[in-house]
Amino acid sequence: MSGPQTSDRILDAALASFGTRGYDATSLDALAGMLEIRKQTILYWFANKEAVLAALIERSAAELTEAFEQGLKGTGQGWEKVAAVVRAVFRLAARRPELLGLVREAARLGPPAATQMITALDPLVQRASAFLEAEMDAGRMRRHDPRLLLLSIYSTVIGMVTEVEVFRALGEEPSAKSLVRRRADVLALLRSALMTPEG
Amino acid sequence: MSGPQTSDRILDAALASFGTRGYDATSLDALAGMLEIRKQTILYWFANKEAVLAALIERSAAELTEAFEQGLKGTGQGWEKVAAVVRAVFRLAARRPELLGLVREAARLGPPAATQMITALDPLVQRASAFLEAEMDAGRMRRHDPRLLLLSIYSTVIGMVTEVEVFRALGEEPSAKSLVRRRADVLALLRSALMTPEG
DNA sequence: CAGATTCCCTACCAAATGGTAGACAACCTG
DNA sequence: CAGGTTGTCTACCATTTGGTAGGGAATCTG
Repeated sequence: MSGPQTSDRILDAALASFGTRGYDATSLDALAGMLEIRKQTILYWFANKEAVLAALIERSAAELTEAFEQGLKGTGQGWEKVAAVVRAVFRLAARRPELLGLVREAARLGPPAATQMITALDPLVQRASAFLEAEMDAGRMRRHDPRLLLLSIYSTVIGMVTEVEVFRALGEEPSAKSLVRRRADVLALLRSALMTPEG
Repeated sequence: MSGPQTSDRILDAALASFGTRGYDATSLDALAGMLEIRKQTILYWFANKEAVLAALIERSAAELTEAFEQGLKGTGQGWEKVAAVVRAVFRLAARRPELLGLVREAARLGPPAATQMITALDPLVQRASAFLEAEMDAGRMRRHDPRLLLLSIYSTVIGMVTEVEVFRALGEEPSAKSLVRRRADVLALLRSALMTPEG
């Protein structure tokens, strides 16, 4: 009964606000205000503000991992697989932009938040890294340092999905349509960057 | 005599701190502490904290513009020009990492800071956009939406240069050497992404 | 149904923060 | 050298913020 647990609702609100306004810019009072509860209720469920962030990162990393796995399930091979993952990320950007915003925010905040997020996502990174390396070994992809390549892809995609303000300034109102165009462009770019001409 | 003007020293400190720790996480007291002055001195030179940021963005945009022009001066053509600009950005990342950190921070903060930064850098964006379009028209580059392409390049490069934490977590201590490797990789990636096979 | 537990609340609090008011010394300038 | 200007400071202040202490209603449990 009684809808979702308070602690979950707190994390929902925290995700929305940390992922867009940022951690520092979100006070516990503001968070409580969004839920029409008192901040002391938040502090009943979480030891302190940092603990809210930590719990949020854990939950979000799990959700991200799941979304990725989703993108990998169908499993084509080679480029198709990369494209599937990128599409999964863009799908996520459309449905839950705050989630990717939080990844960025965590990276920005530095330890311990960044470390926690990256550690939680590490299995994903390992798999992706191994996959890229295998593709390169098989000659289906141009050779690069897989970790650097991964970082490039990460930078590009998360930027395209996250840099709302830059986008707006370039005269592109954020919308579903514009996101689709960005996705198409990123895919085209990555395709020509990664694939060998014959691939 | 007497070294640089106080207001300049304030902006120097603000750049160092806003560009790394972030705007919210930098108090006027902390800023003053770095310079061994009182915060009231800062408020003598700048109306308020926001005004410090505004002045800093203005100064930094000018410096960025200059660095870019530098990278464009020698003027090869086509890919060489893109590479020259990317190299200029990486040179900047080595010498003045906070400057690129500030760009990112401004974009993150949203209006008015983001608007101001983007407006100040607009001439650069226009030039770059026009250049890319011309290259495409001349068939020396794969065709993309120039603005989206620019945003991709921006995302990739600023990420590679800025995502210190992600980098550290990938086991790469930030260092001059690692920056050079990242530069090489970004260049290789962009080259294969942008150039037509015969170009 | 007595007693413990769960959950949210009111009432505070100390520290930090952005900002105001105004003193005061050093330096120009007539 | 008198009087203003410049640049920094001390003294405050209101607000916000993360956090503590503890009360009380509802619910669970023996």
